[in-house]
Amino acid sequence: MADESSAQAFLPPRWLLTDLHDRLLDAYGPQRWWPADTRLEIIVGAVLTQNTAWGNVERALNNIRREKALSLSRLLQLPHEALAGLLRPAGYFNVKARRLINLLTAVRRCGGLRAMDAMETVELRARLLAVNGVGPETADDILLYAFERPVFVIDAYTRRLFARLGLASGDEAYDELRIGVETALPGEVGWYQEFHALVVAHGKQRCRPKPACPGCPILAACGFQGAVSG
DNA sequence: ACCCAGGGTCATA
DNA sequence: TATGACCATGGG
Repeated sequence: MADESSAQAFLPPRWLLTDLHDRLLDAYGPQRWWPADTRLEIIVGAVLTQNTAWGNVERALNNIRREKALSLSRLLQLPHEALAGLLRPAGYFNVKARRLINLLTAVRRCGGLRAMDAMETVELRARLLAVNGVGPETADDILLYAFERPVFVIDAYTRRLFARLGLASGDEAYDELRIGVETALPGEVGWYQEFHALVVAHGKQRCRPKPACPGCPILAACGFQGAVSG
């Protein structure tokens, strides 16, 4: 391989991932993500949940609904101060107001959600990533759940779980982890959706940074006893 | 009084 | 390329 930086070292075996998925499903039950009624709500929620507990995101979403502002045109009409005020409980409200307007402006420039449906996944991903305030996880949440594209989402919980299972070191580049899973199970949109949701359910409940998951049933079921640090 | 949350950008070396 | 600072509310 001529280019060292493009090496794809992370390639987990398919059976290991499906087994992990099934154990999580047994432990937490079906999640049926994304928890939203409309695609726009998914897009808004994806920005608001950046480094933020979901409960706080729901408060902000409720504020928007109360103002009947949960539409592309209404959100884009709001002055910064007004929007930031509605986003307040989600934290980082000034930053998120700006990022949300950036993203929704890009959606409008694309011709709306219907027009974006017709775009190739690679192109759509590039358009999302080009928005200031939309990083890989936010883009992939939107791609997987709003546009139902076969893109696997990597978040802090996924990274942590993979590391504790010994599948990864934890410091891999985002795309290395994403592509590794996508290569092991190509095109499994529904499976990606459920697996990511299950990983988050597990993470919220017990896959915290400290302590390193002592007695975790998922780790134990996979042959680990919680002795893995990280 | 801590630590943490379904990240991302920017300045600096 | 790789750190560190910054953004901010709310729950455990």
